[in-house]
Amino acid sequence: MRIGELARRAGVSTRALRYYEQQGLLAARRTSNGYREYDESDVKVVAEIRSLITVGFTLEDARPFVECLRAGNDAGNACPESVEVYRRKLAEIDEQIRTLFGRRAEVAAQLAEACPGCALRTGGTT
Amino acid sequence: MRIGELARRAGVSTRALRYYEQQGLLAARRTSNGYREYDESDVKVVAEIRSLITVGFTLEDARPFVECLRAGNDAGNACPESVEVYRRKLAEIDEQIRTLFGRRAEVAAQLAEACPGCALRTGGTT
DNA sequence: CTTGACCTTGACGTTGACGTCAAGGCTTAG
DNA sequence: CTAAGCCTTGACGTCAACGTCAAGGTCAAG
Repeated sequence: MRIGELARRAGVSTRALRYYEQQGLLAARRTSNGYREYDESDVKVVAEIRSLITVGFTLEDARPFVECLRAGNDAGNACPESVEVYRRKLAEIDEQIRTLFGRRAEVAAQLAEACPGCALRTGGTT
Repeated sequence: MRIGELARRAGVSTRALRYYEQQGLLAARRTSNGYREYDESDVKVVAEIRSLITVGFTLEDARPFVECLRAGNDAGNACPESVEVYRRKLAEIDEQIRTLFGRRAEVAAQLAEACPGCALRTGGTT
């Protein structure tokens, strides 16, 4: 299939697909007229990328998963490198959550100080 | 005082101060040679901005606080507009926390699926 | 033959808060 | 006189993941 069909099937823009290729995450054969040609495995690759992106992974984070798929695995997370990214991401997320809780506490404290009683209407942590 | 001294006292770069001015958050008189001249109230303004930035506010978010200070108030959060920003920010933070928890759960589930037993070593929510 | 729907590469725009030159003016100490 | 240390404006660079033209090639249908 060509880029337009892959884009429709994967639910992304053609621009995104060319960008993935530029980043080395997607490879395409070329037909005689220069058009990119994709197959079913590419649909899987793009789906993997999108599903990782939606949980907050960067394209760099997705790279090991893509390489794992390319290596012939059924799932992109079947390789130790992918599992390692999962772990790193979990740690990052935990750190972000801690940071946000800290900020929340500070802002709530400031709000309480600036406007005693306001916090009651915020629907806070109760 | 001139921009260099304000920068040192507020712990920011001179570039940042010029940027704040460009954004309309900081005003400066000019001496005859064109140099910016600041006073103690500007130190307070910059301190207010920095303290808001460090809890995740944008410069736009900081604007009402600065205007509140300029209006003669002792604290930047003494105005209803500032309090409203606090509330909006609290809601934003809560939303981000919810999103992160959702992502954490999805990543943890993927990790568990890809590598049963791995989660045990993650130092999870326990 | 021409329209229209595809495709190509190239390159600038977006967002926030500055960092980092570049090129030059003012002031003071030596 | 000159170096040092301030200051000025202007303008491009950064980071991610594309969006959005621009200019043009390709191919099947009418």
